[in-house]
Amino acid sequence: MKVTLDEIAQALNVSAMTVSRALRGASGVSAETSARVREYARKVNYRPNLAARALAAKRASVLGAIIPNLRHSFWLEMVMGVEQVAHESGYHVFLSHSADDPVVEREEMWTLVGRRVAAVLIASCDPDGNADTIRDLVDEGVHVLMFDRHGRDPIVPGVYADDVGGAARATEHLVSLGYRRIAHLAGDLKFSPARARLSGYQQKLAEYGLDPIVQEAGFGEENGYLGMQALLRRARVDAVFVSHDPSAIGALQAALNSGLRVPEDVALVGFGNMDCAAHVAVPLTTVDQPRTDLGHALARLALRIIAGDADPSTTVVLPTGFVVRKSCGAHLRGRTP
Amino acid sequence: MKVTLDEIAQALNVSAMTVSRALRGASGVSAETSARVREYARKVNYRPNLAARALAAKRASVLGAIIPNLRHSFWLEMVMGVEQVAHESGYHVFLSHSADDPVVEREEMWTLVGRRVAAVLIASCDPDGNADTIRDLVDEGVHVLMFDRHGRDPIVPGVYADDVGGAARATEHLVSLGYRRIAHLAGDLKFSPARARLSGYQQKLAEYGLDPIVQEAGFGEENGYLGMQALLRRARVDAVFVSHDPSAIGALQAALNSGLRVPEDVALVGFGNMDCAAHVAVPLTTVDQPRTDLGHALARLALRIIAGDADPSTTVVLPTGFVVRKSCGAHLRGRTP
DNA sequence: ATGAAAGCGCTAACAG
DNA sequence: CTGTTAGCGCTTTCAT
Repeated sequence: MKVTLDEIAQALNVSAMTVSRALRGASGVSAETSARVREYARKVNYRPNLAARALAAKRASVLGAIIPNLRHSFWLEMVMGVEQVAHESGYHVFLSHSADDPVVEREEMWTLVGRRVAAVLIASCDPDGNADTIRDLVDEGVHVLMFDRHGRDPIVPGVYADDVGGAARATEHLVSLGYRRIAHLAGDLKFSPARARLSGYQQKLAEYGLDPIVQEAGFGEENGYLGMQALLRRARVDAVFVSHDPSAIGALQAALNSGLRVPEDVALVGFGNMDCAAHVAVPLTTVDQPRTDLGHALARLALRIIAGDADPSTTVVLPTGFVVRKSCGAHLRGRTP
Repeated sequence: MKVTLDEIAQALNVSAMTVSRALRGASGVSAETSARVREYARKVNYRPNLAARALAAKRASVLGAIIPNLRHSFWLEMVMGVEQVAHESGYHVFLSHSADDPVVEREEMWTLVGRRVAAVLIASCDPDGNADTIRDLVDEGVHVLMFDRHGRDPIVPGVYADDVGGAARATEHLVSLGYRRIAHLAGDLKFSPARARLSGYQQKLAEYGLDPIVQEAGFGEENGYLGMQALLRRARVDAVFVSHDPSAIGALQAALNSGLRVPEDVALVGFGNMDCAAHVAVPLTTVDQPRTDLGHALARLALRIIAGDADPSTTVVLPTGFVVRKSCGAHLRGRTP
């Protein structure tokens, strides 16, 4: 809280500049001086004032990340991936979230600008509604990257999972197990991943000449529960591909509560491979998103963009995995594609 | 990224000071001038440089929070509680975590000091091992508060859940359902909550003249699974009170895998009420921690300490709740205390 | 109610 | 290799 560069400089009879250089590991200091400085600094518990440093250097070695909420471990695992790569390059990560509120999100974006972060990484809770703000940031010269979800047209570089491919894979799996009345509980279609997953499902059904049965359900357990109820009321189905694991868990609950057996009466496949997917009443077969890898890729892309050696329209798409558990009935139907 | 106080001042023919005051809502500006300034600032998308502000003001309106990891929604819900109260007072929250590494944790503490945060809130991954560092911070004049867990002797103010009471309540519940061979799967006893829960369990058993059966298991599913296996191997038990929900889920799995029915053959009660406790194979009866309230209390205490009007040895303990589901067998034994 | 001066602690850009 | 000179953009203090 106290000791400054100047104090160290005086104590050691060198200039503040020398101390600064030594402590940052910059070149232009003799090994001996550097060692003396570092030792003394450690001894007196010196901590650079990061505010002063950011001000003088006109930039902070910081990546600002904005996620929609703190409720979903998916976001946090991505952030951990970002941190790993960031730290290797001497960057810190400021984590903000909007509590799913577009207004808060805008505020957080500007706050990060106020902190002069090197780049803003955002998974927006309203990709289209806040597109203008993102454009404003870009106009101010801020590096912005999106992840997981994007607006109708991509205005900044980004990193995403292969939602179409993952959905196609899940659907294919169900088809290959012999199911024919395969429905889809779609997520909120205002988000690109929900649209992409719907699309992957549709493509695959079309490929096999099967009829799509789509029920829009939105996000979360509650909506999954309600959506599944609605679906069961209006259609007879063999199997359901659910757009997100939390909804899938709600859907599972709804099926069981209606006296249906899972997977015997209705099979279920989710998307996301969230933590408790393996532990729910009927362990969930699901598409696995490479969370940590997505974070790595995002940080790497951000760093390259900051350094100016990446095309500012780069989009990275990472392939998904697939985890077969009980809810799809593969263990009963003896096929694991 | 560009416009500064001075530019606004020039454009409006006032001094930078006036602009500063107007924008911060400080006194000493006529309502009219203030309005003009604010409008213009909004028009040009002015964002104060927070680094400059922190430097000049010698302090940032920021609370630094350090949690052990990003894997447990418990921490994040607490942080959300902290944020709510902090925002009301114009404070931001910097969130850091140590990935359960004491060395990283020390580093993060000093980094927060370097950012001149108004206070450091920490749930340490090594409360005793890092006690010296915490003491160093205090010596440097930094306000430090602990939460959830503390070292052997409390050196700073803190906010905790009533672990003893919660454990006693859980144990009492099992006793009242008629179980007599009640075991405890303890957590890592290097953490105060694990010690407190063990103690609550022991007290309650003693009260009823029952013999304690304690198995140390540590944290996490894997350890819960292993611990339960070990316990089942060495003792015949009616019921098990598990120190943490994740371990309880592992324990549940272990019991089911050994062919035991839950709760018919062995009842289970957890601690924490984590998100998926309601959705696991056998919905988990568990002690509920008031996560958000803990966060609120923590932020409020921090703010009072910063303002200098709280005894720096204050400890806040919040009562826990209790959620009865299937794993305890209350629905079979027809008693809900 | 407003402004001028001074400096927060650090680093960039030049000197030497 | 080392030091000097200027600020970075804001707030504090003290005038007016």
